[in-house]
Amino acid sequence: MTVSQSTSADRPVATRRRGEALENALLDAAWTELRSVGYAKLTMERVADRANTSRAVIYRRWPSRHELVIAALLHQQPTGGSRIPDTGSLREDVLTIMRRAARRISDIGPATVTGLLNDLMADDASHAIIDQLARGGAEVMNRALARAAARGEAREHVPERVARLPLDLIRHELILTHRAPSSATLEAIVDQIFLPLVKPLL
Amino acid sequence: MTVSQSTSADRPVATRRRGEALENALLDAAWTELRSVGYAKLTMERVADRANTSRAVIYRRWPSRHELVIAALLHQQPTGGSRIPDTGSLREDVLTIMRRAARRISDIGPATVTGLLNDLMADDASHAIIDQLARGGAEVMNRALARAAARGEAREHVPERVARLPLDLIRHELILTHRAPSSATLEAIVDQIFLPLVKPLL
DNA sequence: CCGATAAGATGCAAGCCGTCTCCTAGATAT
DNA sequence: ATATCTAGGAGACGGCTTGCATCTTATCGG
Repeated sequence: MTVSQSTSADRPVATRRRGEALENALLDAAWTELRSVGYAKLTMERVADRANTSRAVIYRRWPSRHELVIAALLHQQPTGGSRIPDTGSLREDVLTIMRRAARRISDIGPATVTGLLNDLMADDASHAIIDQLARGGAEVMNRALARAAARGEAREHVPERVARLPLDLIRHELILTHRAPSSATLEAIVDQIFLPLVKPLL
Repeated sequence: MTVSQSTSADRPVATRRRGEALENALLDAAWTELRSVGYAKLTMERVADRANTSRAVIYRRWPSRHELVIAALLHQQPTGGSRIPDTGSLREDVLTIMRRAARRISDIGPATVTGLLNDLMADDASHAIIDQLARGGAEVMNRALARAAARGEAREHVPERVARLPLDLIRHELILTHRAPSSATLEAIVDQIFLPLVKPLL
């Protein structure tokens, strides 16, 4: 009985985690921390504590807070899953894309998104992530535009800058308000700005 | 000899500053600190050191870093001085306004602007500053638009959202690139987006 | 069963924050 | 001029967070 150090009451903790299990625990901890206190107040210490481990374990994997958070986001909602909408109407397609973006933002937390954007831009190594994000957006919009053009709903050649416009404006709205844009805002962007710019000339 | 504490070699420092002189010194220190290390790395400690005083003196005046920085910006380049351009052409008027904004941003430092925006939005009390900034922008644009409408260069009623567009897009560009937008970017925004949206219908 | 590996605990120096307490310069009032 | 009062300046405080370095020890692969 004296040697019963490994059995139970001594450490109610599960056995030492490793590899993927540990990584998942860390990413989950980061994610819940993100949702509960937000990006600004998220610290390596809190995440480590929440995952019942130590900061060193985190630093072994991610060198900085924003890399950890990016990893947590990707882990939480993998980037796939976004089928391109095809409702038969350009307006609805674009609105769907925008609503999806707005939804994603409010899931993550507006303040988190802006804080993260800021930190990413300050880090040269992370610029890639940003314009990958921008490119992805333009991609989706171009699909919708191509189909609309085939239906005669939009002109053939729409400048990249115009195609990006709806998502860019969502981002801008986010920056200035720290809230995901309302449905009315989305519709205003589409009806007052986007559709007039891509409508066929005659 | 023992009592010679006040004469000279003891403290080469000028006499103790007060009121406005001290405040100017602090704001100047904040400004140069801003230019040399940027907003992210600006600390109360560094500013105090640079101004040869102590943090307490700063806190007596501004409760937070972003309030200090805002004060420093206003002190450095007072908000006036911006006469509304009237070149006789809407395109040139708008471009002038945009160039001015871009200029101002690169003077202050793009990273500083975005960091500041982020902190301001996180602080409920400072929201006012932001939409005062937005309103100011819309104001100027509306002036230019009104004159253009009188010349028949633009339609009569342009939605607020469209009027704000050029400046909003500058801001967005800033967020994503942390650099003041290039001249080519400004022209693209005007020619591909803004002018088509405000051009008279027929 | 035996290492190699990595988890986990802990300690450290550094930097910054925001507040507080002293002491005293200098402006103001009497 | 002397007393008084305000606010500058110096510094210490406890607190938090960061990265890194150490040490022990659980667990995996062979």
